[in-house]
Amino acid sequence: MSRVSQAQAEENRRRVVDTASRLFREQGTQVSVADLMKAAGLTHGAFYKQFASKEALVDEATAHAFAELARRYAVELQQYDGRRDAAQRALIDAYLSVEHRDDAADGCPVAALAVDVARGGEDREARRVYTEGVLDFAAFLAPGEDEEGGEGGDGIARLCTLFGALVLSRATKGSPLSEEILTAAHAALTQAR
Amino acid sequence: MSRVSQAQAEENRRRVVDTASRLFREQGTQVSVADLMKAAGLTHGAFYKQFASKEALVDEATAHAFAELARRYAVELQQYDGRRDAAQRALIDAYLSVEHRDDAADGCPVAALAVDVARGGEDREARRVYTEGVLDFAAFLAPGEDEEGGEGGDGIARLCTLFGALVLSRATKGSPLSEEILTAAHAALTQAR
DNA sequence: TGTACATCAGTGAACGCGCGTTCACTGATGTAC
DNA sequence: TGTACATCAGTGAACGCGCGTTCACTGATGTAC
Repeated sequence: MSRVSQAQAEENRRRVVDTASRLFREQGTQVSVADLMKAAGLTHGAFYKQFASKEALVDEATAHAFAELARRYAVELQQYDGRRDAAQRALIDAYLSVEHRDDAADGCPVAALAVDVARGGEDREARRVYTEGVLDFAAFLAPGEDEEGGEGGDGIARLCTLFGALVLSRATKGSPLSEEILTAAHAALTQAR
Repeated sequence: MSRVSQAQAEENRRRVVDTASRLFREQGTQVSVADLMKAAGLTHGAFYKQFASKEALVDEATAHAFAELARRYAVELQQYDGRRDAAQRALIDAYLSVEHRDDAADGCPVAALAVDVARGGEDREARRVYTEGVLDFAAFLAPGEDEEGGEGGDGIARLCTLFGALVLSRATKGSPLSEEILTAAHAALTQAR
């Protein structure tokens, strides 16, 4: 192909980050640079014209996935016209669905990247972004101003249940328990309040 | 060293499995055979005299970790002389401690191996053992016969919260949020009932 | 607007390295007499 | 109980392979005139 226009190069770069953010969520960050570039329609050699290292891409792809997530619940909130509990309910329904369990690539980065982030160093940009994403998510799940009993920490506990159920149901997929986990967590999160 | 007594060989084998079960929980199953054997005090060449493949060891080490876990809450139950809620409370306290967060090697295999199991094939022995371990754990966390409101699924939801909090707090370690997660989940699990 | 040339995104071969696994070899252990 | 020999757990070098990364090369793009 040789040289390519600046616009094309920028689009290629964007496509690599987007592909990475999906593949990393689906298979983990140990996906190889070669596989990644092939999935993005390029050869592996081009990688280092755009990124300093694989680590740098992991950080950038993580940030990309979280930005997408934030955009998603902004849309959700808007869709329910600010009715916070209805937006939360819709998110919980989608989050604990079999479709979400089976589509990690397009799914929640908090769930998909937890272990890769935990195994990466504490000083990594990916962890900073991840932690911020967890805070945002917990805030979204927190009880609204109008409801009582909200201690702030409640959003965090609800996130633990939501997140834990998804990760556990993925690990037990193939057994009926996998679906039972989604159901049990859904019941606990929707009936309690 | 050359040949070694049958008793010695068996002890070596046991040591490799035990070392693997700890290292896999701490760093994931991609720990190399060479590192593993070095940690067990042997050279990598000896590995294939005892195990068919690395996969086989992963399966065996997973089973080993779960057997240890089951033994642990059997002891816990006995210690509290069958007082189920007291045993549960003690387990929750320990589970959501900073010590447990920082010592994955000796900690809960449900939390430490979730992603490795999810990424391994659905037909793997490790997943079968894992799923069974989740069921046992949920049964331990279920409300006792004497308490009301137990629908069976409740033990599963509580496990999701417990497990989710530990995994999330490990991923966010380094931020104050990490400890807040442990506290929030602890409050939710102990006050609710 | 047209020409001449420098730039640089993308290519594909190559690098050193660590992986899982194999293998010829060692020599104390276990066994047969 | 003592001797002769087969066994086999452990050693360390070597295997093919895929990894992250580098590099000489290409040729359309972008720029200077």
